[in-house]
Amino acid sequence: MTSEQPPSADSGGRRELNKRATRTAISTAALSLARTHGPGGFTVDQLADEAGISRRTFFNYFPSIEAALTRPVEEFLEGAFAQLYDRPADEPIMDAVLATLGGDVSQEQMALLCEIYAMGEDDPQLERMQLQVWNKAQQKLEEGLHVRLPRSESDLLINSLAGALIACGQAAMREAAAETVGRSPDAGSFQKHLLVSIGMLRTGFNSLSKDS
Amino acid sequence: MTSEQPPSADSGGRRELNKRATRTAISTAALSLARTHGPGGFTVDQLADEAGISRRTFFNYFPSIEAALTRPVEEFLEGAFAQLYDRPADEPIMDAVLATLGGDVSQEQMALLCEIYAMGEDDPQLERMQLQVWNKAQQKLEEGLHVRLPRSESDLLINSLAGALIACGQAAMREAAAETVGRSPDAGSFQKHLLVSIGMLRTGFNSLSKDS
DNA sequence: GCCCAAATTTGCACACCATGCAAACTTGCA
DNA sequence: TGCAAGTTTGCATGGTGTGCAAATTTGGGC
Repeated sequence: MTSEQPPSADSGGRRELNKRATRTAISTAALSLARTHGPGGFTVDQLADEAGISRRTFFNYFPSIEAALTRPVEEFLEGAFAQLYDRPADEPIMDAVLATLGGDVSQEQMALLCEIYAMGEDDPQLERMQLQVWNKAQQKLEEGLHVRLPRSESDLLINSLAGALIACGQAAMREAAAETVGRSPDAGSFQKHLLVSIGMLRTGFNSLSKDS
Repeated sequence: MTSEQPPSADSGGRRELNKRATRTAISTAALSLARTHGPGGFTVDQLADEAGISRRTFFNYFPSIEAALTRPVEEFLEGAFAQLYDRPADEPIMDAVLATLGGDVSQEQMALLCEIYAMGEDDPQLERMQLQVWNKAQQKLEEGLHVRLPRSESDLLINSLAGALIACGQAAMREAAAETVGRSPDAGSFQKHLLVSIGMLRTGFNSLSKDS
């Protein structure tokens, strides 16, 4: 007869799908509560209740409320840098980063990332968690750079570059978030800012000097 | 009539001195415990006991163990960027940052910062806290840059530059920490790395391209 | 030296977090 | 259909962080 649904590989299995659904249900519920009660304005019990699971189950999926809230950020960054390995090996790094970070970001997703970023201003725990997510992304980027750059480059310069790139990404996102307060996040806003800031990274910040 | 000093006299009052002493006693005790039991290997009760105070008093000084542990980092960064305002107004920014960040760092202090940084690898909470401390420093730097750069510069570029500078500082520290595993932290190691990475920031990372 | 107002420390209570454990329950599959 | 493996859940436990008020210390005026 017709073959059963896809094999129980990573993403095909029924159980995997269920878990994935539960995960998103939880982080969605968390976001919803954060919108109404503020980032730090609700407890795990409330969240578990909202998501329709038990308190204990929540902790099977996330170690903290903040982790549930920053999950979209984590997924965005992980997805972006995973693409880095798919790009042509001879493409200049800056271009590759621009293409992956600024690539397929939907307007909706961008708005979500900005919203979560903004929440971090109100809640130190959330801010810290978000910083860690970006930091993890930076480490992934460092690995990627190691592959793409001549072996002769020192760790110092590679790590500096990775950090600077991430900093540009953050700055671009902050700028986009700032513009977003007045509604409707411009789709290309993030990409545009990213292009400008990374461009400055290419040619050097010396032109920013007062005596430019 | 004796001129009443404002209750919150900065440094002269006896009470202020006592509080300062208690603060350092606590963070010293925290460091000591972290060395013997690992960063996440002890409780507030143990720490309070070690520092000779009550659990409740600990929370009067720090909101968490991690905050006590990262206090030296915080002080270093705050001290460094406070100096930024004392530097000649016409000095190029990069030079000013180099002078403040790499200025009066004792070998001893440098070793401490590296040690705390390394502990962050073992404890996510500590890592997050440390990231936040650096992030706070970055915000201070942004303010400083606003003053020192022509008014015409966009927030985007200023923030990108601040983030990139901080990233270079972190990379330099990581490099120094990596060298330190074999004891004896070279005094000028941090400064040396800082000089290299910030130099790259000046002239642009384009020269790192594979086709350099 | 004595005393007091202000500052600081402390104990206690309370709500919440995070995790191990084992019992209940689903679920996929032969 | 039945069962082994996976998942959810309740319970217990130890730890965190904070408000509150009582107790204690401290600096300084007299």
